[in-house]
Amino acid sequence: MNISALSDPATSQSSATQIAHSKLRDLILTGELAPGTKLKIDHLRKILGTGASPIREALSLLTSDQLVVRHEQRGFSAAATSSEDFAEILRLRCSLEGMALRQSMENKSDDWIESLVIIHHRMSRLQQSKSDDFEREHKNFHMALIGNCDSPLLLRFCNQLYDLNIRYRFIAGRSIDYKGRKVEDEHRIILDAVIAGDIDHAEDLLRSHYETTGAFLKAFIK
Amino acid sequence: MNISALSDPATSQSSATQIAHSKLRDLILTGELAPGTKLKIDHLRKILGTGASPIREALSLLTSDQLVVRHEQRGFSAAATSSEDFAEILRLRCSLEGMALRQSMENKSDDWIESLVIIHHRMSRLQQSKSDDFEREHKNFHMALIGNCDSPLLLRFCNQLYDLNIRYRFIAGRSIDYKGRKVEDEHRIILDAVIAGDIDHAEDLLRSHYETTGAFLKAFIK
DNA sequence: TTGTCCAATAAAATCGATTTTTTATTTGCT
DNA sequence: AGCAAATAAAAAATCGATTTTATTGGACAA
Repeated sequence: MNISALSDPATSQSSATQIAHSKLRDLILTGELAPGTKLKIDHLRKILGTGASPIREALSLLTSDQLVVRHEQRGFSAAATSSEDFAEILRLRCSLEGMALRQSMENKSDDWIESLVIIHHRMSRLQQSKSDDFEREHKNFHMALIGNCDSPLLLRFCNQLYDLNIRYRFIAGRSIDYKGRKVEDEHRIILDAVIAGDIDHAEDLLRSHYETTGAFLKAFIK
Repeated sequence: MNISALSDPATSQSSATQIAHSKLRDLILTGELAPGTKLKIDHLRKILGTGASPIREALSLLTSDQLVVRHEQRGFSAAATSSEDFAEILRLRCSLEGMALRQSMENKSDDWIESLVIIHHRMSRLQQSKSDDFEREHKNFHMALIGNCDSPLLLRFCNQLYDLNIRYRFIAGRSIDYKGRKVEDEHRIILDAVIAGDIDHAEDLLRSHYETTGAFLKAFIK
């Protein structure tokens, strides 16, 4: 499985550290490195075919993203999961992305709307396929919605939360079918509200999109 | 200057990486390593008296905290500062800490209130002295206000924002005198509102505390 | 049995040296 | 002079080996 496309784009990741970072992130997000797993440097070295230094650096980077936990003098482990954690991520996402969406819409511009339309189109084309491509476009869409807000830190937080959340999706199983969920419709009406410039409505829709998806996913967690 | 006390408490930081992390954080927060400065590994090695690996690891940790920027294949530098960045931090702090305070108060408990009273007392005792001790207690107080919320991720964000903000305070100069600012009074009335359980009022007070301080500091930035 | 001490093993952490990449400087050409 | 390529110097990145620390598995005594 390879969702490295979910990383920031334009990554001509040259350095060993970058590659290790991207691959480890991938392995953790998809659950191939299960929550709570001890991450032994030596083992990772074999898997990733690189030295200890880049791996330790990559793990350090992932630590601050909450995907890896650092245990002083006793190595690293993949961050644990729990239903409380899941619920918290959901709550925070609603709040922060809601906030970001408002700001994004307050800065509304034709260019932004047009890019949204394109990105939405690219996502729709792939229609809920469980492919990496869809995952990438789906993230693109959600990040683009809030991306017009003038707050890099807020965007960073949202990005981080997105990744933390997607891990639960993967762990619950990509197999799970969002049957009857009409996710595409939800995306569509959010986009429409954004285009219409109805801030309150758009925020409402976005939040309930997350809440519905979250409630749905919750059943599969733990 | 040593504000390592601002780090999480109970840090019997044994490993070289931890020490480097703490010291570098310190140097950057206080501005001894000025914003934008290139951070050459070799130079830091001499300063910190340790090898390259712990330093690179520490820098990687600081990267995700937004205090250090990583330039692929060309090293690290201390994060730049700007008035926009300062304004953003301020805005986000108001939103996120406001939110966290509400949640904190909704979970109100006698134990929490008592610990607040004690922490406030410890801070007051040091009364705006520009000492490291005061800085530590001041951070303790603000983190304790929101610390009763049941959201580790939110607390982490707030903690990070606190540090990003305090750097501006240090850079503006510890010398600056908050004359007429009556900061102690503001802390007092916030505490009172929290004790009284008046959520809306407390949030208002906290936010305007930050806004006032921010507006005041702004004059010294850039 | 149960617990404590000690050795043996495994793993983490770190160092010093090497390799790779970038940046600065010089050289040669039009 | 002005530019481009080549070289030299500096710095980053990485590796392999060493040191330190934690963990495991007895051996022994209460």
